[in-house]
Amino acid sequence: MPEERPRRRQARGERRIAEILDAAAGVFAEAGFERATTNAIAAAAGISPGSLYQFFPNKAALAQALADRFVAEMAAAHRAAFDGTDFAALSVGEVADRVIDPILEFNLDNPGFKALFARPDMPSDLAAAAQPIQGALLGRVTAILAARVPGMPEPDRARSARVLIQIFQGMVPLVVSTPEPERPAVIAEVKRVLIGYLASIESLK
Amino acid sequence: MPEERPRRRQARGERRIAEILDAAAGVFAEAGFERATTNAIAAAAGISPGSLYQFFPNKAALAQALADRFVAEMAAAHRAAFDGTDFAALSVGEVADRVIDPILEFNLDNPGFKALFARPDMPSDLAAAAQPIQGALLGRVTAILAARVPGMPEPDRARSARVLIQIFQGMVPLVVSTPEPERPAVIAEVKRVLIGYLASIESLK
Amino acid sequence: MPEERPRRRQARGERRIAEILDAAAGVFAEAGFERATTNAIAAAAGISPGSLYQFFPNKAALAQALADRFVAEMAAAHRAAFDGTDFAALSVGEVADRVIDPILEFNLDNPGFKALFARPDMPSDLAAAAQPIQGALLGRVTAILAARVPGMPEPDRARSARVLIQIFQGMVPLVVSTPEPERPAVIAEVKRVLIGYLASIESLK
Amino acid sequence: MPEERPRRRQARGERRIAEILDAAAGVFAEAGFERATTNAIAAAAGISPGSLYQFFPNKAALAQALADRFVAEMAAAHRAAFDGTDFAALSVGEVADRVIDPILEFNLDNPGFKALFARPDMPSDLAAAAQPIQGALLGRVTAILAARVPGMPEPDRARSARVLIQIFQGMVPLVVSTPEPERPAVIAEVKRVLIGYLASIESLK
DNA sequence: CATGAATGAGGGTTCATTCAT
DNA sequence: GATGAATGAACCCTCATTCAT
Repeated sequence: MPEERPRRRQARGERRIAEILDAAAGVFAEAGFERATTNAIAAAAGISPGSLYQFFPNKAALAQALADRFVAEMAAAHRAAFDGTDFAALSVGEVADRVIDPILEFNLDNPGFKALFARPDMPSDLAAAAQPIQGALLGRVTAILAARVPGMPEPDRARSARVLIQIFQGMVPLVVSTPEPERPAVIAEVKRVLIGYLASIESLK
Repeated sequence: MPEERPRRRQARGERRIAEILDAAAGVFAEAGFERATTNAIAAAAGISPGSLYQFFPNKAALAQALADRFVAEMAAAHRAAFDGTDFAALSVGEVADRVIDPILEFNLDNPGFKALFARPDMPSDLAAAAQPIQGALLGRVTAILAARVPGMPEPDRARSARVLIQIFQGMVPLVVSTPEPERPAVIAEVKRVLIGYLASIESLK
Repeated sequence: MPEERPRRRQARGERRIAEILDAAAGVFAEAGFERATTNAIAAAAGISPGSLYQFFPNKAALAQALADRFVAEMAAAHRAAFDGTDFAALSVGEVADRVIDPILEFNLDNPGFKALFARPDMPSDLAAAAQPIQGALLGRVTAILAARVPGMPEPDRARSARVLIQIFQGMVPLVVSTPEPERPAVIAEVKRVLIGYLASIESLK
Repeated sequence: MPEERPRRRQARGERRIAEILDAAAGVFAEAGFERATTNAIAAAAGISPGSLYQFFPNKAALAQALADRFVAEMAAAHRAAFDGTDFAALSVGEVADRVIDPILEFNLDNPGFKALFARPDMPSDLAAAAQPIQGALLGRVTAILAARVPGMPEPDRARSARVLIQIFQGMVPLVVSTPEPERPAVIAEVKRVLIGYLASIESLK
C-alpha cells in the first residue's frame, strides 16, 4: 500500500495544522490579533517558529486559515440548526431556541473567534472569509422569513434578516461577558428581543 | 492686556491638542490602534513626531485623551437626548427617536470611536474611561424603565436596561456600514426592534 | 552521544555571548557607555541588532553582564596574586610586585573596564557588581596589613587599606596613558609610592 | 557716557553666562554629562532653551566653557597656593598642606567638576582645556622638586612630578566620597602618602 | 521536514538644536 | 535679546520572517 505514506503524512500535517490553529486561537483570544506574536503561537503549539512557516506563509495566512476553520465550524453549527427543520411550523420561541442556542454556544466555546473577527482593522481578505457563513446565515434567515411571512416584499425581507442577524450578533458580547449565574436570564432576554421583532414582522401579516 | 498672551498660548495649545486628536482618530479609524504609528498621527496632524510628544507622553496617553474626548462628546450627546425630557409622557416611538438618533449620528461622525473602544486588547484604563458614559447611559435607561414600568422588579429592570443598550450598540455597526440610500430604512428597523422590546416589557404591566 | 547537541549549542551560545561582550567592551571603551549604541555593538560583534537582544534583554543588562565578567576576571587576577602567598614573609617590594603587576596588566588589557566603571552616572546595580571585588580586595589588603603590622588599631588599618587601594587605582590611568618606553619607569614609581606608604605604616611599629 | 550701555549689557551677559554655567555644573553633577539635557540646564538656569543657545552654540561649547571656568578657578587656587611661597624653606608637611588643602576644597565645592573631567569619553577639546592647569601644576611641582632636590636628573623630576600629581588627583574621589566625621583622617593619610613619596625622593639626595 | 538562531525593517520615544513670534 | 514650540535625526528595542544545520 504505497498510498499509505502520503496519506499518513497528510494526516499528520493536518493534525499539526489543527494544533497550530488551536494555539493561534488561544493566543489571539488572550492578546488580540496584533499583539499576538507568531513566536508565541508557535510556542503554544509546541513547535518552532520555522515550522509554523512551513504550514502558513505568514501571519495573515494563519489568521485566514483560522477564520476559515471558524467559518466551517460555524457553518456546521448552522446546518445542525437549520437543516431539516420546518421553521414555518414552529412557534417563534422554538425558532429562536433552534437558531440562537448553538451559535451562542459556539461563541462561548471559541473566545479566539471574537479576537479575529471583531478587530477594527480587519483586512478585506478576512472579511471575505466570513462572507460565506454570513451569506448562508442570511439566506437561511431569509428563508425562514419567507416561510413565515409569505407576503413580505423581498427588500424588506432581506433587510429584516440582516437586522435579525445583527441583533443577535450584537448581543453575543453581552452574553459572553455575563458571568454564569446571571447568564441564562440574559439569554432569555435576547430571545425575547428576537421574538418580539419576529412577532412584529409577522403581525404585519 | 498682559493676560492675553498665556490665554492665547493656551488656546493655541488646546487647538493643537484637538488637531492631534482629530488626526489620531482618523489614523486609528483607518489602521486600527495597533497599526497606527505615532509618526503617522503626527504627519496627519501636520506636525513632527517630537511635537506630538510635547502634548502626550506616549501613545497610550494619546489614546486615553482621545477616549476621554469621545466620552465627553458622547456624554454631551446623551445629555442633549435625555435631560429635561419626560420619557413617561412620550410614546415608545418618540422615546426611541430621542435616544437613538443623536447617538447614531455621533457614531457616524466619529469613525475613530470604534477603533479605540472595540479593540480586543483594550487596556483597563481605557475601559475605565468609557465606564462613566456607560454608567450614565445605564442609569438613564433604567430611569426611563422605572418611569414607564413602575412595577418592574429592580434586577429585571437593570437587566433589561443592559439589553436595550446592547441591542442598540450592537446595531451601530450595521447602521454605519449600510450605505446611504438604504440607511434610513435600517435605522427605522433598529427602532422597531427597540420599540418592540420596550413594548413587550410594558405589556407585562 | 545525544548530549553533544545541547552542549555544543550552549557552547556556541556562550561563545556568542563572549563575542558580544568583547564587542561591547571595545565600543564602550571607544565611545563611552552612553554614546555606545546597541546597533554599533551588534555590528562590532558581527551580528544583527535583533540577535543581540536574544542574549541580553537590554543595554543595561549587557553592561551588567560585561561588568560581571570584568569582575570575575579581576577576581581571578586577585586570587592569583593573593592566594597562597605569605605576605608577612615578603619584603615590601615583593608585596608591591605581587599585588600591582597583575592588576595593572588587567587594566592595560581591558580598556572597556574604565568606560563601564568610571562613568559618572553609574547605576547602583553596576556599582553593586563591583562591590564584591572591592570588598575582597579590601579584605586582602587589610589582612596583609594585619600580618605585617599586628599592633595597628583596626580603624586605622581599614583606613590605610582603603588609602592603599585608592592610591593604586588612582595611578592606573597614569600608567595606562603612559606610552610604552616610559611606562616601566612610571610603574616603578607607583610601587615606590606604595612601598613608601607601607614602610611609613610599618615604622609606626 | 555712551560706553555704559554696552558695558552694562556685557556685564549682564556675563552674569547670565555665569548662571548658566552654575546650572550646568549642577545638572552635570547630578546626571552626568551625557544624561544632562540642555533643556534641563536651561530650566535650572531659569531661562529658555533658545536663550541658552544665544550664549553657547551647542552643548559641547557649554561644556567647554564650564571646563574653562573650572580651569580658571583651579588656576587661581593654584596661584594662591604656590605664588610667593619658598617651598625650599618649608618642611614637607607644610608643602603638602599648602598644595593639597585648597585643591581638595575646590573639588569638594564643585561636584560638577568631576562629571565633566572624569567622563570616559572626554573629547580631546575638553582635555585640551584642562591642559593649561595640568601644565601649570606640573611646572610648579617640578619647580618645587627642583628647589628641594637640586641634583635630580630632569626626566626623573618630570616623572616624579607627574606621579605626585596623579597620586593626589587619584585620591580626590576617596576624599570626596568619605563622609564628614572620617574625612579629615583620610586627608591626613593622603598627605602622609605624598610626604612619604617626597621624602623618599629627597633621601636620594 | 524540523529547528531555532539570525535577520533587519520599522516603531515608539528623546533631545540637541532652530526659528517664528 | 528672549521665548518655547517645533523639528527630525537617531536611539533602543520588537517581531515577522528566513535559512543554515
